[in-house]
Amino acid sequence: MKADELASILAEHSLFADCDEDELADLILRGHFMQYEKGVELIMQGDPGNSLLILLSGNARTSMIASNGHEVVLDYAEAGQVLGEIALLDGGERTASVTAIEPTSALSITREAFEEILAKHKNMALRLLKVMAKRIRTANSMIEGDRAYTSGPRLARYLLRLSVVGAEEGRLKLDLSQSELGNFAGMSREHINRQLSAWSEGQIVAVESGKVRILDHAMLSHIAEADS
Amino acid sequence: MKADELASILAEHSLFADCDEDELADLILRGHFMQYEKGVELIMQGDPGNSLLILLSGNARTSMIASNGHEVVLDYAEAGQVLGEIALLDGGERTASVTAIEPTSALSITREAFEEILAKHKNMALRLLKVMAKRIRTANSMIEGDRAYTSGPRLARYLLRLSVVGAEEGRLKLDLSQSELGNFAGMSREHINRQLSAWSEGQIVAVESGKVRILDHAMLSHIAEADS
DNA sequence: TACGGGATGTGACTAGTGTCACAAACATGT
DNA sequence: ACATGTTTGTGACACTAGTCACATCCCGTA
Repeated sequence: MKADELASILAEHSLFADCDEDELADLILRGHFMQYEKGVELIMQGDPGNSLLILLSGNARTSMIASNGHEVVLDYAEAGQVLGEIALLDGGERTASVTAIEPTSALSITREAFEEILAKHKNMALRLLKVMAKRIRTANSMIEGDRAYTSGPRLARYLLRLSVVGAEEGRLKLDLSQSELGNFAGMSREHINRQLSAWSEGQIVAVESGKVRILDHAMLSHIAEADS
Repeated sequence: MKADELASILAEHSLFADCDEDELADLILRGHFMQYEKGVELIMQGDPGNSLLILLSGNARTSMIASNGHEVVLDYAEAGQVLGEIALLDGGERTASVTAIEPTSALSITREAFEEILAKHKNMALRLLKVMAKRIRTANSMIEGDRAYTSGPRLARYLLRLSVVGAEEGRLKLDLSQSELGNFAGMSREHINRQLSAWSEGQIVAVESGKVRILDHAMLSHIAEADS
């Protein structure tokens, strides 16, 4: 892929939107272009973390497998997102895996390149700080939600998180199977199914050929804040 | 308090251990020294976040109140920790409160001072990035633990998190009441009590005059990884 | 030393969710 | 179109942990 194509893809996304050309050029020059098929792991839990990825296209799932085998999905990443910075920064192991859920491409940046870029472009660090701040916010709100609410409000929150803001017809960003939704929202597949059926009755969501669509966004937001 | 006293307190703690004198001096010069009594909020959920705190002495609890009133304790902070960076960085509201659980002092840094310091000392940003990386790691492991494990292993994890590494006699960093432990580990006071009693039987922990002591660190670690 | 408020211990009951088991629907490739 | 695997729908049941209700205990203070 050509450098200027890469540059324009990067520039479309939040983190890099206000990069100057120099910064983009440096990222692209030093990065490796990677392609992954659906189902392949871009990052493997347990590996040493010596590089960082910037998603260029496709979608990926970040998940951890606990020691008892339980899978916990932490997030879904789309193009423009940075992945794997944590292990790179603190030198520890990768604590989560990232798996492509469709054909995906990314720019891979080694630790050396990353450090050089950080040193050279001082705005880069500030941008990364902001990204990480947002990430901590999301994580905290997951903890809060998991702890404070029962399954209904919780599922509502996760559906809202998957919903596109100006969505035509309330379609979700990703078409997850009910088991995948379960791993994301932290509830069993069966329970997801029952909850979705109930909401479907009440015209809050529609479930058509496996795909969830939000009909009543306001109601769902209300449920997400509910007392129980 | 004198500047050099402050400097030596800061230098004792991880984040600032490898700061050069210039950086420390700048922090102290631009920071405001604050003191709080036990029970006072250093940071209030919902406020705009226009400053950051560096804990100098004492201990504080970071917690959120969900919209249904449920309190979730995210962490306990000790001297040397940075608090409130998230809202400062992303410009959003404070999503959690920080409350002194004993007489506490801190250095308060405004957004302007913070930005100047970041711009002037480029190592500062990298240090902060590392701190935040660690924070995301902790948050993710909380999510994993809350989701994947039942109450037993979960309490074990939180006790281990409160345990001092080279602890004499397995004493915890903080002497939390059972209700506070409950809010931290995400379980009811009564359930904490029962679990602690059971472990006390099995010589895994000792509960003496309200204070928990870890007797069998290895066993507790084992429980923390248990299948259920 | 008596009092009062908070922290702890414990039983009985209940609610919310997971698990298991299976049937039906759908998708995919040959 | 058929066969096979995956996803979805649903009932019955088990179990974890929360709630409620008290009895105790501990500790600082009047």
